[in-house]
Amino acid sequence: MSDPQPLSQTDSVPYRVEPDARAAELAERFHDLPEQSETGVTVTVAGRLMLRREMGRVAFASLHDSSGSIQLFAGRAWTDGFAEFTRLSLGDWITATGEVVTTKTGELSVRVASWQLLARARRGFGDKWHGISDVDTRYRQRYADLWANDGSRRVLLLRSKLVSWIRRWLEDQDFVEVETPIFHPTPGGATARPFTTHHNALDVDLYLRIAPELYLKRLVVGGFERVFEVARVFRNEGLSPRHNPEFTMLELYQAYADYTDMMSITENLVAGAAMQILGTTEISYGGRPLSLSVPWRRATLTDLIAEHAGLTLDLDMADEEMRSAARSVGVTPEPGWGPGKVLLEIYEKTTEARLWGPVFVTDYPKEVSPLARDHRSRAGYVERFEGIVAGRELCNAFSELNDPGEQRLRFEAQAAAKAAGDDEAMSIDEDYLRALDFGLPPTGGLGIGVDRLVMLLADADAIRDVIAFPTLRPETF
RNA sequence: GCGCCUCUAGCUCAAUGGCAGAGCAACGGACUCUUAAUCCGCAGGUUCUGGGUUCGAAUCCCAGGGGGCGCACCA
Repeated sequence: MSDPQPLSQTDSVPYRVEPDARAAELAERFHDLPEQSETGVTVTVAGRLMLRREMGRVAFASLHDSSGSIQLFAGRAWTDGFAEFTRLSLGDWITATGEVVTTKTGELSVRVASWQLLARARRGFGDKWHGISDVDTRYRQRYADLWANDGSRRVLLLRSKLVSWIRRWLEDQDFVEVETPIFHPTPGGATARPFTTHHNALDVDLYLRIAPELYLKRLVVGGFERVFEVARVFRNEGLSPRHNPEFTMLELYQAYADYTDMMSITENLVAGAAMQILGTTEISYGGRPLSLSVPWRRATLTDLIAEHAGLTLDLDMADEEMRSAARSVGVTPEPGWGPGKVLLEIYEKTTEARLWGPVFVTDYPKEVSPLARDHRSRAGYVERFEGIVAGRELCNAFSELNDPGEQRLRFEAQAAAKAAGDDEAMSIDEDYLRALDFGLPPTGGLGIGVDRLVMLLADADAIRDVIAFPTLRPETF
């Protein structure tokens, strides 16, 4: 491939331009003009040249800006620098000024009187019909994917609108957005393997947060009765279509509330977001219909296991009976597992993926929920739920454990598991225990996977589609 | 980490053991109303890499690399 001829205008690229019209606005304003109209309206547009059709002494081009696309209509008779206009490359950024007209076929166009090159596209790009479909190229060269593939851009736009709406919605309910540390001296708030880093001046190892939870609850102790954070969190685990090592959690905490309040917030937030962004709560995911309308079903974990696996289980049954039930469904209990862990494994193996939902799975074993408060009426369980949608966990919430003595016991159990080799178990966070000593009121807490919510609303089957720059193995050049 | 699949021109893809091709993009040209414009012409390759089998390998085998999917882990 030989290089395109240099354009003389590359030497005079402006530092700023002032377009006064956008493609979508023009389409809106002039949508019903008859063929060969002249509006007398002169506009300046700017964007990227995406298609070009040359006809000798006239030429058509599609100019894309962030709002959409508008046709440029250039001709030797009326366009300054017409010869150079026809030598523009697809992908070049230009600005053009001219009258808004329609062509013989009725296509709304800017009849270019003058134009300027803003930036050249020096690299080849995707097939104009197929775009770029190689998944590796799409994620590695997102800058190319985003303008070659309309759908990629739409998903990221949807994400932006979603997060923006969530902020407004929570602020309207007196939730305060806060920012808490990403460097944690003690990783906590979730069971996951953290990334480690090192601070040179302090000469201490720090961990990238796996959850903001413990800091947000410290703020509740400090008097912030309703807080939330849109928190990037980091977990040192494998990559998959549904897992990226860094992802975004919405966590919120509300004083004086319990987990039933969190269910209400969750279903209203998700249904509201769907209404706001898609205009309906009746969506389709992966070709299957899904109703997000309120209220969502609520069912206990043990009832759902009975429903889907035909096993009637409870934590008061004999240990060996529970383990034998696990083996009957293909779960091999490990020696360190207590009955709560075995029960959870049975649920995950037999039930979770079958829950199309949405459904609130309630009442988890205390053993696997070190930060949740004891259930007010079921021994061995805590007041916790996960919201399952399309077979996946969308959120996790509980009535927060606010008793410092009980919290210490839970931490100690976690530390013992860690000492026994569970490198995802929590450590004892003495400062958090000290904070609880000052008094955490009854509090409901909720964490929603923002990426997964975007996937749901965008009907995306891979988390990489909803993250602008997903984690990939570094490229070697 | 394990298993399966995959990698060919800038992009999208053919060629299944017998001369590596097409469309688009690029480059040169024609065309005064196109819509993935059309037409003519020209050029474009470490077939991911390295070995092996074979008269002959994009194709079969081995090893390595990138990616995808599944499992495991998790949200």
